[in-house]
Amino acid sequence: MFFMAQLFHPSREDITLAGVLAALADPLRLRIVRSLMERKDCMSCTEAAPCPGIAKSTLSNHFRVLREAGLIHTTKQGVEHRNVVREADLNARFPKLLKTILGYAE
Amino acid sequence: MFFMAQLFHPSREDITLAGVLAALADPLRLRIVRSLMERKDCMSCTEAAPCPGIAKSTLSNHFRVLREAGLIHTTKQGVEHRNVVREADLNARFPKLLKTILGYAE
DNA sequence: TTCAATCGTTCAGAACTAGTGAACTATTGA
DNA sequence: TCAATAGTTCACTAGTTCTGAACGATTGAA
Repeated sequence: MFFMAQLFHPSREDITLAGVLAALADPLRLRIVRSLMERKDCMSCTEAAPCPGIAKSTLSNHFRVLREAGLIHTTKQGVEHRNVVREADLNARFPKLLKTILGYAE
Repeated sequence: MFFMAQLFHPSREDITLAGVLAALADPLRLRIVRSLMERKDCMSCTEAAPCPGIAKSTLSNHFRVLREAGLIHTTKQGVEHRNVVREADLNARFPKLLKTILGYAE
């Protein structure tokens, strides 16, 4: 099989404010981003999952939304996907936005 | 007819981050809020409408979303509804959020 | 090599949400 | 009283989200 599903990541310029806000407007996704920020290193999707009750497919979908909005960068490493928040890109595009939003108490 | 549709406004404590972000995640609503902020005084719904092509019902819906998320306060004045951004409440609940988000170039 | 386990994606259907025209309510002014 | 204006509500359609089931890719062990 020579087809490989590429993980789409928007370029820095293509990150939109509406996209970022919409991605962070979901409490689950906000918690995922928070988890990823708290740990400096990458986290797999299951590690970053906010609570265990969520369906795999739902989780996968949330990570896709975050990825396509430009909030996280995902790379395949073996069997799992490692995720990092695109801090530099986000700060360049929308200075202080991430810090401001994540600054509020959960 | 003695029934009067009350305009629902959440109290300051009931304004949620997810709600605010979701409300501002729509480009149209962001522009409405921007318009309202630029003018110090109240604006009617049609005055604050970002572009003329939008259906009345759609506009009405966007204003309802903004209102129920706690972003704007609406009062009936005669035949029209006057809207103001709830700056004090928003700044108390989520300091700098509004300023940060509205600070980015359109 | 083969087999099972793990991690995540894709698919399809159900439940929910958003945009719109038409009909409606309320206020004002002639 | 009648028409005009400003918004809301309703019903319909179109699109999105959540979920279980099936699938694909990688790894480790027999």
